[in-house]
Amino acid sequence: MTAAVELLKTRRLYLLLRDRIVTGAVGPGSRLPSEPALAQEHGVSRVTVRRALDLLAEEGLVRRRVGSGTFVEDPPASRPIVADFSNVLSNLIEMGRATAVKLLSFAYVAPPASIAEPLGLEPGERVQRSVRVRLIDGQPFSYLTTHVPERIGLTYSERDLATIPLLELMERSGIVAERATQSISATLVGPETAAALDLAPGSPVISLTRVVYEPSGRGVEHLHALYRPDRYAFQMDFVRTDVAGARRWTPTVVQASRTASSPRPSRPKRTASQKGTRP
Amino acid sequence: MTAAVELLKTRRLYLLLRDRIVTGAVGPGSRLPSEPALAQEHGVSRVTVRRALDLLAEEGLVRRRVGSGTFVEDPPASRPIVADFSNVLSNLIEMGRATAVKLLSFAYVAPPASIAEPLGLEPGERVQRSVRVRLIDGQPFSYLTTHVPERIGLTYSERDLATIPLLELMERSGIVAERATQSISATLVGPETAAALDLAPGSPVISLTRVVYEPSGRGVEHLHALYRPDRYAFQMDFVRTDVAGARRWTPTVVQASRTASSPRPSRPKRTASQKGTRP
DNA sequence: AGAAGCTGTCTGCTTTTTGATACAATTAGG
DNA sequence: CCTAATTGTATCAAAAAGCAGACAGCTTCT
Repeated sequence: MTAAVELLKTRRLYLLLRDRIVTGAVGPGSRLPSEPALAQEHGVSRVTVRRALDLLAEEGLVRRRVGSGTFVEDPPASRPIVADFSNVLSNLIEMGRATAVKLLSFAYVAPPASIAEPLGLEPGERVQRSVRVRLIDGQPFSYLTTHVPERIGLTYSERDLATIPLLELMERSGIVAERATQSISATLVGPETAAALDLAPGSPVISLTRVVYEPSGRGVEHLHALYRPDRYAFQMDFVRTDVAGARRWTPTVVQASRTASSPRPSRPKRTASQKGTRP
Repeated sequence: MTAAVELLKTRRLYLLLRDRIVTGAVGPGSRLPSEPALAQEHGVSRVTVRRALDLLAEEGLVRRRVGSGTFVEDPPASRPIVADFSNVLSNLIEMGRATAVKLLSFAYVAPPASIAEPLGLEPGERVQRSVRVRLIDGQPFSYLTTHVPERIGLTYSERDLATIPLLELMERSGIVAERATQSISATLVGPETAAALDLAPGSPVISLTRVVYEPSGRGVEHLHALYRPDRYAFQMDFVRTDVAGARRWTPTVVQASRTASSPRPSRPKRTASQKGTRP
């Protein structure tokens, strides 16, 4: 009755090996078992093993040497963009990198309850729904779906949205963003979103949901964002302090750094002159 | 040369529909196109469409009514556990929920460079590598791989690790955790990790990497954690304040709450009758 | 009541993926 | 130098996934 959709064996083995590599179970430089050995060990044919290894090699996780074996590569040290906890992209600006926004969709619609409820909307109140993709150095890294109450959305134009950060638009219109709550999770991209992010469908992405409130307690923005994990990561630093007699972690402002995999202790920063851009 | 591993059509369609549902493109209560319509629209057979819808129905995202159609369900309101930005589980404890830990692996090994470097280890220095799964109410939600310098790991026993939080163990031994840096991302689980988390291989998970330092600047813990997104989420609250003349977001301590998407006091769940303290 | 449209189920066929096997080219070690 | 082990490549067979079509039962609307 239930289909269950077994995962392709190639993909399955790929994920398994990839897992062992990224978690450090097999260290860089070490040799993987031979293809026939892997085939027997996992009950698949050598052809399938090869396909899985092909994928790993494409990603630069392993290197194959004819006659010798397949070896784990040193981490390619790809450096995702790092955002601090407040998700401010001022880091990027400081680094002088070019960000651009592409507006994919813009309309006023009746919101589903899952949007209307956290925004505290009256029944029947409409929202502005917009979908944007943000690029850095010409490459997409985030897919943003925002819902804004109609009364607020009307204070700026579609053209504004394609060029100016949403929160900045709202603050220009006199709307005061006072409080926000956000949660970070993970999900898979569908084919449409994948295409917009230049990803393969089914790739994992970071998922962020944020609601911004004005002082009255009413919601002014509902954001659902997806981030490419290879180009973006959330980084946060903490210090252990005594608060009311108890040891607690308190967050500190993270410094801009090009590396995420091996985050180094902070460095003296250059002063920010430009205003921050938000997703 | 490139295998590329095309995604199964069923899975592809499943992801696409799921995407439209969770992003609110199609609201709860609305009817999806009929199976023949979906089949034609996406160039697949009706059998494939059915399989994709089966998956959605299993997840509770849609409800199928014979003779009528397939309808988007109201959000299943699965409420993941919420951790505040500092990733402290005190929330859970306060909520009186039973957490347990299963120790899967424990050994002293030579660390790969990706671990040794952020920890600031001398060449040749060994580390204690442990793999644990954390359960809540008997169900696994996190998979933790920790690397600790040998000199620190020796201050507690394998048995200790299976029962007491690592940071607490270290502080008991006089090690001072002063600073930490962590980054959050997303990835896919391999078959082994998937089994430990009771997930299907290839499912998306939240990935967290954290390094904790002592006052001397040396690293005392390297943590690589994977979280089930349906049972765990990172939530953080912010307030907009004036700092040095500029408006900035500053984090506040998140309140313990059972809801992630919509902050609303939820009904009490079942009482924690069985508590599984494991060795 | 009747018609139209929908989901549920089954069957045979086609396409894609995986498997088994053989062999060539390269490397490392005795 | 020779041997054993490794990856690279090709071919054909087997298994799995997908497809097209038909039909039954239920729901909704005319």
